[in-house]
Amino acid sequence: MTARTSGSAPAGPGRRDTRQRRLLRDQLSRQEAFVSAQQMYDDLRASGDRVGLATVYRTLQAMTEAGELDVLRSDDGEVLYRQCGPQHHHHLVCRACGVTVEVDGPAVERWATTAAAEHGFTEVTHVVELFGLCATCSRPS
Amino acid sequence: MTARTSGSAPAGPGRRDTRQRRLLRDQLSRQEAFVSAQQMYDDLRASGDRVGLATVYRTLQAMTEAGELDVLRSDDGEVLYRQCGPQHHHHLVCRACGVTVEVDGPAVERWATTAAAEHGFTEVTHVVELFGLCATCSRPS
DNA sequence: CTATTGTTGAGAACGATTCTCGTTACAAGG
DNA sequence: CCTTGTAACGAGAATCGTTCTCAACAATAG
Ligand SMILES: [Zn+2]
Ligand SMILES: [Zn+2]
Ligand SMILES: [Zn+2]
Ligand SMILES: [Zn+2]
Repeated sequence: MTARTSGSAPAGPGRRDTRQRRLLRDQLSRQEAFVSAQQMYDDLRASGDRVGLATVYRTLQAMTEAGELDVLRSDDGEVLYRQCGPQHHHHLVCRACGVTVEVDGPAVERWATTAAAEHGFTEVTHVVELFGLCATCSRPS
Repeated sequence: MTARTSGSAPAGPGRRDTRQRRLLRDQLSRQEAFVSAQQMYDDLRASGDRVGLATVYRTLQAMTEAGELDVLRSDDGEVLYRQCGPQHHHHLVCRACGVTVEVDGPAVERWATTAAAEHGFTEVTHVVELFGLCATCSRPS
């Protein structure tokens, strides 16, 4: 007999606790900066832990869909991930070191909503990110 | 004799008037929506004009560096181009058909500047785009 | 413990973009 | 016009991030 009989947790995909997922979660919670899948893969492997590249990609995507990670795209097209706070916010990212500050902008939210409405657009989302050099990376050599 | 003798226009790269560039410029000025290099390539070829894919990429990049085009990245990572007005503005883009409205947001500009300054960031740029469904694409079947 | 089935990972496949390099064709000169 | 120097082209190979395939593995419920 295989069928789920009743009342317990819906035993679908994405809920097993594996060594690989633990490693990725841990590394993400230690990360201040936005990082790419490739970077996570290299970092893990550098610290002696073996995790398949495909698994890194899969897990990061899954965590993103589960709302546990924020995503953004670097200038050269790489997808970057970061564990952020739960409330809606935007990012101030250092172009040099990746360090990120979460910022909120009520004014921006309002503007986005009204601007979209004025033009008859529906189901509107917004992408709002700031890029610059953090205080540390701003300093001369 | 080859050398530029004097006072005329600096005859560097990027200034020859070729059939390919005319075609691309024309198509862009007729386009209301953001489009990818691949799309431009397909469209040209569909109307019987032959332009190499590499040329499409090169020309779009060159025009962008020359400030003649705006760029943004679609959700799935493709780079999209559009001929826009010269002043600083942001975009309200239809996810379905690509139709784009240029919008400005003084409030956003101010917010970006102050938020970055508050955290000691320098050389700050911002990415602010709105995505949704335009009035036409919002209508049911 | 055993069966079930979600997970993993090596490597192939993909798709957008970039590079190579021999050929073509602007556009100044003469 | 015709000659030249060289910017621009373009077909195909090469990159590179990401996704797919599928056989081997390992969490878990019973
Ligand atoms: Zn965040
Ligand atoms: Zn920094
Ligand atoms: Zn624009
Ligand atoms: Zn539309």
